[in-house]
Amino acid sequence: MKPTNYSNKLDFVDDFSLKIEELGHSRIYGQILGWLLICHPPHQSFSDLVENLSISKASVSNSTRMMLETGLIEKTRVQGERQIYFRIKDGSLIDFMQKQMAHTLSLEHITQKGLELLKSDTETDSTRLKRANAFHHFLAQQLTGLIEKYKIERQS
Amino acid sequence: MKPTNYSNKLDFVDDFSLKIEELGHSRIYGQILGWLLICHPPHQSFSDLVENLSISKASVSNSTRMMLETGLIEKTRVQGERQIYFRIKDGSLIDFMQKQMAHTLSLEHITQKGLELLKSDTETDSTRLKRANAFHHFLAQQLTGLIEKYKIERQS
DNA sequence: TATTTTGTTTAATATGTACTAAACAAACTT
DNA sequence: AAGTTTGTTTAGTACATATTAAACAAAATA
Repeated sequence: MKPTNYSNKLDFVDDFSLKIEELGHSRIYGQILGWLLICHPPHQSFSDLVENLSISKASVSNSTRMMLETGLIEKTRVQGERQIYFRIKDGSLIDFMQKQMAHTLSLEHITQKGLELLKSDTETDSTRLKRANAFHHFLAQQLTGLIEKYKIERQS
Repeated sequence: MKPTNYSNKLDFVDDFSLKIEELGHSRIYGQILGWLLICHPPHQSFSDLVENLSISKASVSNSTRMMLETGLIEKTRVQGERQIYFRIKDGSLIDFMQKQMAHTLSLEHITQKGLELLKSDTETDSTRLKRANAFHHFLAQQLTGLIEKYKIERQS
């Protein structure tokens, strides 16, 4: 059973970061992402992150670099200041879906090549591979639709 | 550029396992899974896996236990033999989608609770969190449809 | 009961990653 | 130029995971 409600922003950040960790990233990566979703103002400087999350400068440097590469966040500058600010990038969730689709396409491709190998192998039953291939083909196709659908839904 | 074609089953297994590793599992986990997709016969004993993949018994023991827990593979026995055989479990891909959905629902839930926290915080802009929440809500909803759709498509 | 087969657990190593503090670099201020 | 501020890189530690060989347990066979 999960706790019923968050009593402050860091509670949200903790819960969120644990989930992100479960999905394969580092805890700190999740903390920064979670914080950037709920902080005020929406843009945060390097030292804002260091102080609010009680983490080292190096961790901020590493995790933000990853997130910038992934396109999850972006840098901004504020008029007249020289500090860099980070904020959640608008549209990053669409990018995320597109990345999922890339993986799906890879797996479709790999299983397809596996099937071609089996053509010259009358002995081996290809049912399993055919199913896996059909699955990824199906997913890739449907994901394309989903992405479009979401883009539209998002506008409303 | 990926190699054009596989000249044998282990080529497929290598390629497949690298992708699986990229998706967050161990290399050996991917090797076993890939091998079980393309081997003959479709069921393989403990020592079949050890010998064909050149890995240790302990690795087979660990990785198969994980895959059994996840429901990706299952055990079988063959008439009159006492060895255990492993094979790809039919329907495991549907389980996989359902697991994805569980994650999506978690994130919808977490962001929802984050939004509730913000209700008593007039200062913070909740646009980011609202978007994230709407996204996961959308995904969860659509995934339900996808799963049903795939179940039907699979029958044909 | 003794022996073989089959699979699990343990112990040890290797490898990789997360994280930090401190050194460093770059750019702005004075 | 000298000193701040800001961010990156480096070096080191801690921690987790993957992998194996070998010890072990369980069950079938002889």
